[in-house]
Amino acid sequence: MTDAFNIHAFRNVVRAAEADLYRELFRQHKNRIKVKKESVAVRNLARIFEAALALGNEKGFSAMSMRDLGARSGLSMGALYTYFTGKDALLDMIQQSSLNIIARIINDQVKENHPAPKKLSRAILAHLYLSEIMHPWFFFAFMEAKNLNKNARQKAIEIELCIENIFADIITAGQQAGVFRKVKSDLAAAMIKALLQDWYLKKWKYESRHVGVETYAGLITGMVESYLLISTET
Amino acid sequence: MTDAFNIHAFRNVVRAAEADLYRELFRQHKNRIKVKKESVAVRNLARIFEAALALGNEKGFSAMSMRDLGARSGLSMGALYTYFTGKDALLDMIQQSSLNIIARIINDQVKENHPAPKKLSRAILAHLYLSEIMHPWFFFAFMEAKNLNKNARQKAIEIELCIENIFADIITAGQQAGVFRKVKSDLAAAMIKALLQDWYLKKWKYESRHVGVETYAGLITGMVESYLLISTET
DNA sequence: GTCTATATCTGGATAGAC
DNA sequence: GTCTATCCAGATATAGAC
Repeated sequence: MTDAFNIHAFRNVVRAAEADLYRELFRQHKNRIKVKKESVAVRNLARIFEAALALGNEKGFSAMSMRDLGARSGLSMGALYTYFTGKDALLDMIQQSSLNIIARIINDQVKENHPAPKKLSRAILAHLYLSEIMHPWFFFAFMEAKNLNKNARQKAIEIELCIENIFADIITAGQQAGVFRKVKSDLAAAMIKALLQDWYLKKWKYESRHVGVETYAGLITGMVESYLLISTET
Repeated sequence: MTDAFNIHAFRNVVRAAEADLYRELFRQHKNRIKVKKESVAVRNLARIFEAALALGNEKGFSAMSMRDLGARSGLSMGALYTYFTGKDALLDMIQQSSLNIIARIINDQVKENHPAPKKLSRAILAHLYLSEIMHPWFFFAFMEAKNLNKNARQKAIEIELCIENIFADIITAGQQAGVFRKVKSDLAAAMIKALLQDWYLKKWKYESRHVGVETYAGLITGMVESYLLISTET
């Protein structure tokens, strides 16, 4: 709940959440993971996830071999298998973790009370910053979603909709307050989400045009406000 | 150049283009393809592509085995290999074909001269309809782009930008004609493209909400026009 | 806890019959 | 033109040394 609305302060929030993530992950799978020392396990889990995200995003998770993963993470194949039961399980763990960490941070960031337009632009900023800092996680979560088992895919959809609802609720509130036009709020939210998503799916494009995250935030906010705000004749 | 601005008429344009596609593909690889009879080759190429798109979109191209592909297309593994030299080559062929057919049809559809706002909404409609009809192609082209070799990936980027330029040019023209606000036209185009893309990347979402392609077209057009049009005080 | 070596299997590719 | 049978590289996963 720190007022972290520049990307640098935000970065610390994320770093802390990431550290928590691996600790929780270890405790959650404690019974199965053969390694007993938390500090060791947490360090290796971090290495494994980092390597898996990088390789998965480069050539696709299913094209990544366990040898690749071992080489990149600095662990032997034997060691890898002490942390998860198989490649499928690893995929599930990564996806679960991304969804959890993303949902948690976003929810944290929209708790404060503000007028709808400000709240909306804050939510947009929070999502953009987060996807910028956690780019590999966002990209992976989207690109590999279809390769999950049915349950996990269901959960991915739930969280996608949950995040979208955050935006829809803000829009609805603004409409009730009389500051937003009465468009369908769920569809407006879907469009905002589409714009947010482009930022992490087409990073290369914005980089090559030297468009930074703040600039992009301004663009989305501008477009969305011109669509939603009731024009007060100036 | 038929005035095909409802989706049904559009469907015929696409069907014809698809038939052409396989014929051209055969002629292009004639020297290498062992099958000599055009009618046979064209029929089988169509089956193979259809199966590969379906399987690739279900579980990812690299997770699709040649045995899967054989079963789904109704051809034996031996037969498959008379049409392409290997799995990589097949991926390249599919991607090349999608990009070609998409670029060609879109270009065809924006030749006519109209005032910028109308031209813009037509281009949006054309892109949406096309992605609706050729959904498997669009989805595949996007999701598998990162698995291509360097040359092919370069070409994919080129075509992405080429399509975006169509939108940017229309916006620039509208600005010069004094009907559009002077925002950066390349970034506005990128945002339109993001919205168009959501339609085929998140098809499940719009289906489950019973939002049809015409409704979605209206939404995008509405949002874009509220952003671009210079407000004429009514 | 981690490594190396190895068992086992999957899946791309081909040879040769029909 | 198409199929079946087979080869073999490379992948997952495990056993057992250290």
